Amino acid sequence: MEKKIKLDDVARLAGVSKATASRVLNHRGYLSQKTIDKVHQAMEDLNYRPNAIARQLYKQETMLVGLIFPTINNPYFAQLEAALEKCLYNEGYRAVMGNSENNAKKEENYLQLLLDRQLDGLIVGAHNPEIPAYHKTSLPIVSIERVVSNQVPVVSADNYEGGRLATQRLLDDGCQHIIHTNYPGGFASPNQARESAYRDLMSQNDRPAIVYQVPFDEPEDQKLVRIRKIFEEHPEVDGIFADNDTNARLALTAATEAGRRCPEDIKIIGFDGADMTRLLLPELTTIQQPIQEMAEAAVELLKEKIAGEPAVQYRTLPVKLVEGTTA
Amino acid sequence: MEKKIKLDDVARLAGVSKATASRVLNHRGYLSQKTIDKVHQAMEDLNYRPNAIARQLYKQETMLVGLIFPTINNPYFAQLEAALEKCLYNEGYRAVMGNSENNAKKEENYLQLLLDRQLDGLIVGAHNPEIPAYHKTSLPIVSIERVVSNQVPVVSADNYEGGRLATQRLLDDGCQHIIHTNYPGGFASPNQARESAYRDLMSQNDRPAIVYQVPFDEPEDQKLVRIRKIFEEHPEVDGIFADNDTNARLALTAATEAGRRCPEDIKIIGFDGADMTRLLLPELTTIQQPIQEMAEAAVELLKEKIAGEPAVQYRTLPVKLVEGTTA
DNA sequence: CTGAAAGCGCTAACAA
DNA sequence: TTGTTAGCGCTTTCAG
Repeated sequence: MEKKIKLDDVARLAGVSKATASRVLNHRGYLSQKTIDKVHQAMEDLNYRPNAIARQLYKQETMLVGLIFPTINNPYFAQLEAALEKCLYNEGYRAVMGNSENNAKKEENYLQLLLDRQLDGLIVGAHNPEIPAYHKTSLPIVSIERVVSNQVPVVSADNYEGGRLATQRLLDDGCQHIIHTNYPGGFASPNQARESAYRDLMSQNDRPAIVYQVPFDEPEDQKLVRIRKIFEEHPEVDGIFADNDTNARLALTAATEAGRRCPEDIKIIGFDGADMTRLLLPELTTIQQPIQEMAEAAVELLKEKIAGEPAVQYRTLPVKLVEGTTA
Repeated sequence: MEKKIKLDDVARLAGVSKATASRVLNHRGYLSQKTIDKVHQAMEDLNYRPNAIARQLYKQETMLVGLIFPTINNPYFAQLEAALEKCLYNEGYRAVMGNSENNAKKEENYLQLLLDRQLDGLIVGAHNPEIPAYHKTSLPIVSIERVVSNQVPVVSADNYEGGRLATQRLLDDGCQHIIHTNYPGGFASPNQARESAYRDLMSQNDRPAIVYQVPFDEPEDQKLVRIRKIFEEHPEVDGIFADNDTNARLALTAATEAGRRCPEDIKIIGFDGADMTRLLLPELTTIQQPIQEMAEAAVELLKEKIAGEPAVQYRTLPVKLVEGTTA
């Protein structure tokens, strides 16, 4: 930096007091046009830039919101965070990227930033139930798809309906042996509702529910190994409802390897329906989440939280089935 | 918030001065074990959290780095920013997401955050040449794949080599009519080097170079319309070198629509080779960028810049061809 | 080893 | 309409 110019310097050059300079900076209070001009002139001459931190210290706000998600290197989270960033930006907030990588330490560290008042709020889509600080009531936190604590509003897609749509579609397609992939971790993951819908429909149709566990943070080739087993252990399978699109993709690969044609021999439906997936794999039939709407709702709720409004709420948004050729 | 506890409160409860409390907080200076314990005890009792902004005001640093890229909703940028976040995190920095959406206003706004000292540095992968502030020498900025100004170090993949690899491969495959897609904007985009390599090789092999313009920020269906034209206007085409993987994907779609089989009738090579693309579209043969290494290099250079080391440098990292079945 | 005091750069009562 | 003054919460000389 050159020498850093502060408000004092501006004031001195303009021949006014620091307070007056501050007033013209913030368009606040009564000012004569003459001083306004003088001060503006001085600011220009000195190339003055206000120091954001100093202002923040006084205001006790940074206009920064943290985004805690497992990773951004994934079609769903990438689109969701892009939408969140845009909504936040429009409200004057900037987004701090917090990729937790399912690492409790890292997640907690980002939570600290909030506690240390470097962040005005948090939108979380990852959650390690071990972390106690979440339970501190009244912190400005909003969750997406995860129940964090009963103090934290949750914005969520209608996962049950999504599971129902997918399963029903496979049934309507005439599938007799439908298998579901999901990941373990019973507590409060959004996927549980998808699985429940699947189980309910299967049971209503007197068919056995079979669920294969595919942990979220395993490397892709490991997941593929697990999914291949479906075809080894259940050669009769003729329908797969995957808990997300990348697993659906792996199912497609495994099916092809096993000599099945899709959709003739086996039908596959995924979940998420993010832009990138639709672009790269348009043939996949999937349940599409209302990503944009979820982002908007989350930001809206967060604003209320930051404003101190109590509002513990659950917001559930509708999903829809988008047609491909795999089911 | 409950009532906010400050260092004064801690000091009072521990029966020491604010200065001493600050010392134990920062493990600085000589302290007797007894006071250390007392102060720690008081901190625990009061559930003290230091105010990050106050500290920043003194230190004049926020440990925040801005990431300015067109969007994060894209396989390449998502992976790149994920890698950057991780590298920055390991160095103690947090990443502020700045999706410029090719909007000069938004890009400039993020640049302001740097000028206003809310950010310690910037890593930019988007660049609107209109913006003058970049030229202020000595700002801690590093660029990825874009020449911003001669004061800003650039980390880049070996785009020329990538273009060469791709074109050579198509030639080796026996393609007679190879077409390249790229986007307009001659100045300093990384894609220009890819195109140059293509043109050089075509000319060396006495073949005409044909380039179709596909603007970066058009919607995908528009891009598809443009790419379809290739098959209408040049039915003899038997090889396509796309400037990125999503365009390669569109070329694949257009080819199929036109009744071509890939790779029998037409061969296609993309560029980028991001994880997500590899996962969703593994059949695509493409030139893979060293995303991880680029992120590491950028963070390293940025650290030097922030430390005030002059170091105007260009760093070029090797690419490689990854095999799929489309070429 | 510890305390008093100054100051990081800005904002906002309160006077004038 | 403008200036004076007192902080925002923390760190760090400088004395003791």
